[in-house]
Amino acid sequence: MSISTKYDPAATEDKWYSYWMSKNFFHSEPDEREPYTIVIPPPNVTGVLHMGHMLNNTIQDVLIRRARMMGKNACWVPGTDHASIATEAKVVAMLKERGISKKDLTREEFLKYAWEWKEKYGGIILEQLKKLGASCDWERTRFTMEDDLSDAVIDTFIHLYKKGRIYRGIRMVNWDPAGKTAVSDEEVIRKEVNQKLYYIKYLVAGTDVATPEFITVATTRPETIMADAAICINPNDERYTHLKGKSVFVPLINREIPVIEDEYVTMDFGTGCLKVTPAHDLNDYELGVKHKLPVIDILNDDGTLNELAVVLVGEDRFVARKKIAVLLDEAGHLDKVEDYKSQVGFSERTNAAIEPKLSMQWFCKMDEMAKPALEDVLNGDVKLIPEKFVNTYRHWMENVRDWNISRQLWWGQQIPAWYDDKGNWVVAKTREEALDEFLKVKDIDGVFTDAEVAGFKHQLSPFLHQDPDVMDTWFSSWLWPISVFDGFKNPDNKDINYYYPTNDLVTAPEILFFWVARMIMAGHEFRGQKPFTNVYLTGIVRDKLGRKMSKSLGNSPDPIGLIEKYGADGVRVGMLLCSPAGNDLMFDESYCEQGRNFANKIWNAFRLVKGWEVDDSLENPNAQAILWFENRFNEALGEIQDNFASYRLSEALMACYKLVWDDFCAWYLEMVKPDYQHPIDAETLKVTVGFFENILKLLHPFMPFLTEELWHDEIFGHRDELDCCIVASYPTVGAADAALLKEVETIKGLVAEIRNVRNTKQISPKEALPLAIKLNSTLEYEKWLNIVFKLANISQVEFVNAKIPGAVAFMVGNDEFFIYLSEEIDVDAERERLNAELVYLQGFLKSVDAKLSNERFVQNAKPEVIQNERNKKADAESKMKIIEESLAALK
RNA sequence: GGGAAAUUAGCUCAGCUGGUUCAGAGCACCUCGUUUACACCGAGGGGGUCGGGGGUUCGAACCCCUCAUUUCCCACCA
Repeated sequence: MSISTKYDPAATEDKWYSYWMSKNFFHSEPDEREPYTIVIPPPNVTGVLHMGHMLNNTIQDVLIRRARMMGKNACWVPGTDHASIATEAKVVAMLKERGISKKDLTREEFLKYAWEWKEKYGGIILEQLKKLGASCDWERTRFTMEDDLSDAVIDTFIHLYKKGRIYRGIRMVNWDPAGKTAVSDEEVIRKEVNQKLYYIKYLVAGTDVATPEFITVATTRPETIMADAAICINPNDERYTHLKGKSVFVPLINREIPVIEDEYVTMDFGTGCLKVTPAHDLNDYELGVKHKLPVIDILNDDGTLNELAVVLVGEDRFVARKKIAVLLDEAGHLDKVEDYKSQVGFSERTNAAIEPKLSMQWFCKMDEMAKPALEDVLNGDVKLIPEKFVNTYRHWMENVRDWNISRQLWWGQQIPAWYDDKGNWVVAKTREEALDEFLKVKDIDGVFTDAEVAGFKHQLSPFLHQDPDVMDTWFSSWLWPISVFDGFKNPDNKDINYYYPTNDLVTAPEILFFWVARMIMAGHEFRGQKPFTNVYLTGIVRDKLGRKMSKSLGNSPDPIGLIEKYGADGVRVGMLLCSPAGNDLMFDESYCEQGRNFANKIWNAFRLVKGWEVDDSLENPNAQAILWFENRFNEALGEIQDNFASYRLSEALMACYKLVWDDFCAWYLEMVKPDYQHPIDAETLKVTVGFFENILKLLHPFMPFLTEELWHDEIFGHRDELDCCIVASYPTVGAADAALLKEVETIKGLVAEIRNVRNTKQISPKEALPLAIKLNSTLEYEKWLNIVFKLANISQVEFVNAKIPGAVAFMVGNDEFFIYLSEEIDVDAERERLNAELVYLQGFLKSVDAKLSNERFVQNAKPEVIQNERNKKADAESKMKIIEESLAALK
């Protein structure tokens, strides 16, 4: 045979992907069929494929391909996210390499570079998805910063502003002094750091100069004492009762600050006294607000001390920390220094220690919008899979905090707020509209003449400037399920009406709040309807040591390299084999190897069938085998469908795997396989090819390339050019005869026993053995003898009424079997074996009897459970009887 | 510190309403086999006190309590 014994993915994958594209199979247009829609979680436009994407997109592709085959109008919308922070960081780094600093560029110049970068690297990731086999509707590819989507972002901002949902406010942000920008909480990496705890003595006001009284405060940040606004004690702390209402002096600068009381202070930490520094600590800020303390910010944007610090002005905060310790010591204000470990936040990008910093930000109110979004999940309109995330989701939604939507970046949608020279501001989409808004404020009654209006605008215009900040990337991604279908610009277009709400969303649990929850909110706010029905939350891909895969650890395999090594189908199978829904998966390349082996197994099964020559004169001897496999297929298909219905994808795959490898290859094909170099009958071949075709359909969602390759082989007959596996109709579940299937399990048990005899007696598989059956049950072995002959290499079968002395004996169910061998059997060993079995059965019977003689069991248990125990008892008893007879016969 | 979850074979995991010979699967491992689709293979096999302890029940991997370990989320004590 000329076909290779190995499946070669490289020779098939690109070929079929292009073919599918050329026939437009991925494209969807609204029609009369039921839609099945997934919107991709848009990857970062300049990102590259990592293992998380592989998992995520494999799952989506499996779902979409299956839906397509089930006759639904399947639409998988791809796209990318502009990812402001990540992309801007990359562009800044690229510019730095070219010797260009961002601060030397205008906004327009910078954005020009950014767009160039996006054009160059954007979309690499989408090309990589194609290698994986992702059947996205590429004609629908969207980008969160393209014009329509940006318009939607600006419009929704204005809409929410007008509704009173968006406001400006001061907030403590995570300031990155190296990047000179605020970063989001997600981009702050907390690490435990060895620090020092400085005990600083503050002089209490009004105490005698001769016997000065001090109050000692423990802090890790002595350089911020110049920003102190108060000292706080716990009102229940008896040690400090005498200080209530007093004030103290900040060391070195001798500024007087009050002693305040708040139960926030932990009495048994440090000295039980807390220095309150509203400008440089979040908790202190909140305390400051509560107690109406002044905010004194002593740091510049780059982390150096400013004039308000009075001392050490211009020094970096860490240098200042060391120096001030010396100054304090010299001034007699340093009591002691202890080693101390604590968590410090670092910027993910610059690795600089994060500085809490107060700044003016834009916020979006969440409480109103959170309500319907919470309800959707609680009442099951939106299902989270696995369900365990519902708790977490509820907890977050019930404690939702307002959303800081501004970012001090340039790459993104610029906030549509406009300021005049006096700091007044309006929200408007364009400069023109902003002028009108300002006019409205000025000319409340609308009495201005045209000339006055023109004059006002002319005067204002030079001073009018737009807010430099952009919006948080999530503020565009939360619109994604609507915006990809143009649901903002044309809210009544046929796409959005047809595809929305979408069906399934596949994403990572870590963005359940940032993205999923907000999409549900946006769905209700802008569409009056949830955006999707099912949310499948995948796990985090970890290495086999349980570590998260990351570039810095270098423990992440290159996905494209894996595809080249194992084939896309192999990798897809490998990803799914180790990925229960919602649990992290411990990825190991060996799973891909298993996937590749599976592909090869299918390939070779195909080679076998393809190699069969037909002899039309032959009768079909395989009716029973065919009947069995039909039923087995239906049984397995039922399981597979159940697994899909509950999103147990790895189990669905495993069911397919076992159906193909065990049932089809190991049993069915061996049952019907003609003898070496003998032809097969036409009927068996036809039926087998039909089975194979159904198997290809079942496997297609998991292994699209291999199945499509085989689908087009001539053994399946002529196919026209649109007759492809990708659009073949998925098999439907037929009846499975449970009794028949059970019978075959017994026959398989018999075959296994005979093989076992061969194995233990070291008999060659080529030597045909005579089999005798002493029938105690009603099973009709005659029907299956052909199969037993073939699979166990039996020379003859004889039904007997008595045990055959000196033969090897074994039982399957309650039937006894004998194989007479020329050599003598080892009577002692046989007796031992039978005795052991008898002992086991005696124990078993004892436990069953114990149950049945327990009155409370008989009273309480369900009737079928009791009946079952009775059956077990009868079964065991008859088996024991047979064994006892056998033992007797041995003597 | 608050909340959630997990713990079953060497590994990754099923075990859905407490009850069938219920202790399972795949991989790995061991033995045998290069026979005719496939050694990326076949046949056979070993392997677990269901994290520990207690309880409820006629009956517990499953329900309750408790301890241990791990993971995640939230907040982070200066």
